[in-house]
Amino acid sequence: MGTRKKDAEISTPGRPRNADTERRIVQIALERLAEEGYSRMSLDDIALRAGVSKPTIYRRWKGKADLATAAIRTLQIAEPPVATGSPREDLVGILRNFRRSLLRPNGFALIGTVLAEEAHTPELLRFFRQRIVAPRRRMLRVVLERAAASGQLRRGVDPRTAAALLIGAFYARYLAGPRIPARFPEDVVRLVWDGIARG
Amino acid sequence: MGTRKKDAEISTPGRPRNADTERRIVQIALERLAEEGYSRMSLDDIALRAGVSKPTIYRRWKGKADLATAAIRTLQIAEPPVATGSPREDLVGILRNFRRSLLRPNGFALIGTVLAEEAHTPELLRFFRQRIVAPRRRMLRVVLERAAASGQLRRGVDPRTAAALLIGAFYARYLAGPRIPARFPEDVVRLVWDGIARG
Amino acid sequence: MGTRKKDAEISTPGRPRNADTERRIVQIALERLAEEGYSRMSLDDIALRAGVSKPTIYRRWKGKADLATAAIRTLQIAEPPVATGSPREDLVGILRNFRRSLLRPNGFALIGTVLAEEAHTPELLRFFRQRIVAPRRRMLRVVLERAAASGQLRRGVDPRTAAALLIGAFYARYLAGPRIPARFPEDVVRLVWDGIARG
Amino acid sequence: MGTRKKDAEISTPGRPRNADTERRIVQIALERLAEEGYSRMSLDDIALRAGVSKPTIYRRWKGKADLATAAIRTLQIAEPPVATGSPREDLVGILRNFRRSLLRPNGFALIGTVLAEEAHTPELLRFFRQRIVAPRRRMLRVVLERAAASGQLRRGVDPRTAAALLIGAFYARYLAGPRIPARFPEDVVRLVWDGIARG
DNA sequence: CATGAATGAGCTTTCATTCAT
DNA sequence: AATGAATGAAAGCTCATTCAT
Repeated sequence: MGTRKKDAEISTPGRPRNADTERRIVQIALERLAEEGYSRMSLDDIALRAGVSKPTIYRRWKGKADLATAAIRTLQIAEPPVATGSPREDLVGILRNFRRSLLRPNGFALIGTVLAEEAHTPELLRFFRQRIVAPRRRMLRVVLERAAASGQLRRGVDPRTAAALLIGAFYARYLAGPRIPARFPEDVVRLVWDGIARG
Repeated sequence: MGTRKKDAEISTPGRPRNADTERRIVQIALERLAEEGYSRMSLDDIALRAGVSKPTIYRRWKGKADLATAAIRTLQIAEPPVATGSPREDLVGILRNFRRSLLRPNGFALIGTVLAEEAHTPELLRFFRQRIVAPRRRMLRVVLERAAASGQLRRGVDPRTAAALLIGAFYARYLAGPRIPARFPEDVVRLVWDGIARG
Repeated sequence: MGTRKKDAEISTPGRPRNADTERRIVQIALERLAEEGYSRMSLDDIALRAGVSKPTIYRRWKGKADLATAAIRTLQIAEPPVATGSPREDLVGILRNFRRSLLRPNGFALIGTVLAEEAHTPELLRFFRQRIVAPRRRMLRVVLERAAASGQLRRGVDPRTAAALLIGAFYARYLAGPRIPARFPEDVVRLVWDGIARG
Repeated sequence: MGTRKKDAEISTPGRPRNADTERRIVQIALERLAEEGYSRMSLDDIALRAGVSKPTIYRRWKGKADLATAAIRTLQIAEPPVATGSPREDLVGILRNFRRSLLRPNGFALIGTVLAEEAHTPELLRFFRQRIVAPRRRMLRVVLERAAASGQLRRGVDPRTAAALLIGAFYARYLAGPRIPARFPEDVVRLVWDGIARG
């Protein structure tokens, strides 16, 4: 137990794969995807940077699109949903994570390329939705539903719309200008929580 | 001026034919940019579709990036801010327009390519912000400030954050899944207006 | 022997499984050679279809050319020379067989690739001549010489030239157009037999 | 008059094409086609040998197949049909020409590649038939029909079958072995003319 | 000023062959 | 003796850009 998982003992026939080649390729692919965008990302370049030949890539993935989606698939929402007891604090915590991940180098460029390629390579957006967007929304929904259950939410609040507000604010903020202030998560949560209308 | 229709054949009679060529090229470029994304957009293709030669393009713009930014620069928020008297209705009106423009074919792809190219062609995002994002935010801010002035808003509400919420919800919705329901503008405004917390 | 069917499962019981593998590879290679031509024929593809790995092929043959020649070497003129008593009938019989074999799928493509590769892979043509062309010519020559011996042939008729006429007509016919009519063998034999000049 | 043909005076717009680039490319393509076969023939190589860049080729032809067929289309049966008065002599003359063209370097390889590619690039065979095979057959047919008209041919002789005999003999001869003797044309004509049967 | 011609660099993909178990 | 992994070299094709009329 521990790091060992499947087929550790039984040696498969044939020359074994260089263990972390796969990881390295995917990681570089993800980096190039974010940095260059899908259509500029080149398998030549990835092979060079990964120190492998191109057929080594083609043995593992069916082509460029397959590698790119594999790269996106590795993206994971690492952090488990926080649970401080206070829904507001929970939401702020999730959004702080979100902000951090967005501000990673080329964080938005990755989202951009996924949207830009929808017509040509729809898998990218599909996997992005599954792996990145959906988990985050799920986390938010859990918090919101818990708040609703404990009577802290107004009746009739749709958790999905609320999640869209909370997350979307960051996209809109970035599209308005490159900075997303550190206090933005709090600001957003406060506004959504309280509403803008004079009580 | 401002609201004038394009292809104004009535105006100055001796108008050199070139102006139209220029407009046609830019329009096709914009279409290709949205449909194919920046790096797939090809000057060969644009020249072919516009019925001109490539040097004709290069005589007017410095290169691909220059043409693309020129194309984005033409994008305009056409509709004037509505003013129904009710801020909520005004917000809903603006967001309905927004939704319509987003759901145009490849509306999101254009946003995507602009983000995806930030590292290589930052002008795209710059002009997109100036021409598309900023005007819409300005419209929202005007409505919100008017509401604040007439005492309908809670104190301390930052109009910029509120605008981010309202607009961002649409991005987040699309990233979660391709549908943006027709009633989404109302839902968003209601939630932002009232907040989610139990009064 | 000679007419024995292939896949003779009855023979030596302890027969190593390898012999069959070998036959399968060669047979698939021949099929691909005829269908794709030599340079398009791919060992990757053959290995895949034969269910073996590429080194398994390289262990048995030195390379692509070697496998291709081995494949051609297996081609055999199966049918024994007919002997109806009438030389004309015998010739027609041989040519009918010939026509049938030519009209097999990709029959001409195989001849073509063998000719096309003469500069790069002369073994192909060499083995083709030995295994395919020569036996057929031998059959014709036997019939012609028997006819000569029984006084049915004009003096001075060179059996080799006559064989070239009989066989070549089919190549020329195909090069002129894809159809080779069923009565072509009779037509050819009649013409060669009688000559074209007014007696 | 003389070398000038069409549009010599009226200058077309744009940079004029380098006059004999086209000829050079086609000629090299034909040479490579015969020497390497279609699938080995490479546009990279042709561009290099012709001293042009690849787009220069692609501007003129749609792709590899298009260039190859263009190359074949340039092949012409140069010599006009001879007319010595004696049909036999005429036939021998045509076949002597034929023999010479076949024995050009890689003459048979070109035929081979055209046959080998039938499944993948049927245009090659189509144009080969039109440009090479058909004209030669036409020449033979003319001679044969003239002979028939002057009563020198047996009744019922099909000129097409006779042409197939005369031409095909050379293919068969080459497939039997690389040499085609200089006197082969005479031998073939004599045999076809007189027939093999004892009068 | 508009054109068609030309270019160098780049792309994704495939192949015959060898390596390391 | 068999496997799957790895490779260097090439192929066909396209692009942004410049040249020469």
